Amino acid sequence: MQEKKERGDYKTRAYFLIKDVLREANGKHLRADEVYDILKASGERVGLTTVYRQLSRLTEEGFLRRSSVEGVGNCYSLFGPHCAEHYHLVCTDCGALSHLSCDHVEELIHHIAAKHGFTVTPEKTTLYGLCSACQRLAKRKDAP
Amino acid sequence: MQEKKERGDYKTRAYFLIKDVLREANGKHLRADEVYDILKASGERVGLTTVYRQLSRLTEEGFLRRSSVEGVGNCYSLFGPHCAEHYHLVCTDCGALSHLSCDHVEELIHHIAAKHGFTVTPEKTTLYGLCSACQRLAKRKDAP
DNA sequence: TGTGAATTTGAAAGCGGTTTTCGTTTTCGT
DNA sequence: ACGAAAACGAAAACCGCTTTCAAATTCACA
Repeated sequence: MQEKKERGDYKTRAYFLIKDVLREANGKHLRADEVYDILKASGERVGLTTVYRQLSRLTEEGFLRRSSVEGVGNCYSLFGPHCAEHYHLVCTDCGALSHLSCDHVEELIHHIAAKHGFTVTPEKTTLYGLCSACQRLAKRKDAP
Repeated sequence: MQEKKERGDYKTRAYFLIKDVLREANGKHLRADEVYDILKASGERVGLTTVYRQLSRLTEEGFLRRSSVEGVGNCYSLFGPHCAEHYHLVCTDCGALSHLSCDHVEELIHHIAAKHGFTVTPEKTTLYGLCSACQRLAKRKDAP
């Protein structure tokens, strides 16, 4: 009565290859097609379908973190110990992605949980706005 | 030298119909296909393509606010005076969407701008997590 | 009010990212 | 090394959205 039939019963070639690609990406965010291209470039023949499947599997296993970035799509990165409490900042102008770890954010999250009854999940949350570089550009255009 | 050729030169039937649907939605978020269905239900024949186009136009005009919600897609709602500073909370469990207007958030946004150089755009940002109802459910499952 | 040029419409085709399908190949317990 | 279970991968399906283009609508101005 305890059969899962889920997925992830066999450790396959593709599984290890894709895990390695993300380990070597060193925290960088990669899309499925980028992982596919990296494998192809290194001479490995792995289908795109399989890349999608293994990325999902590795995410379910907690090895990867999936982030949906507007205008970019789903990205995957190593789920490090610091990941649970960091937030993504994405510049809507240049698309730059950066990470935010900050006590003030933690405090706010606690406040929202305590006073508004909502528990924010950091790894699923992305703040959109303008990075410093694009702010400067925008200002320059305002008053030329 | 000042011709725009953009869009929105003509005020059409579809334009008014769709504007009304969103006015009557009273702040509720609607997807393009929902707007389409509402129109169809009320006997109006407007193509889905046109719905997409008019929703974009109304958003550019500042009449609507477009929010991309993960797993749901783009939603549109009236852009009220309170919209500029409110954030969206989406429960990843039940999909419930709520609004958050809170001074603590404003403070954090200022802090991020001042200390991290990033200007967050409220209307583009959604916080994901668990609403109070789903938190209770989750707890009940943990210790049954 | 009518006319015609500019704009909008909408059905169908296209598109990009992702999932499903299904026959073939790989994995792994025995 | 056998065979059942699982994973593979190419192709097709899907999904939400955009583009295309001939036909219909809008609106300025005659």
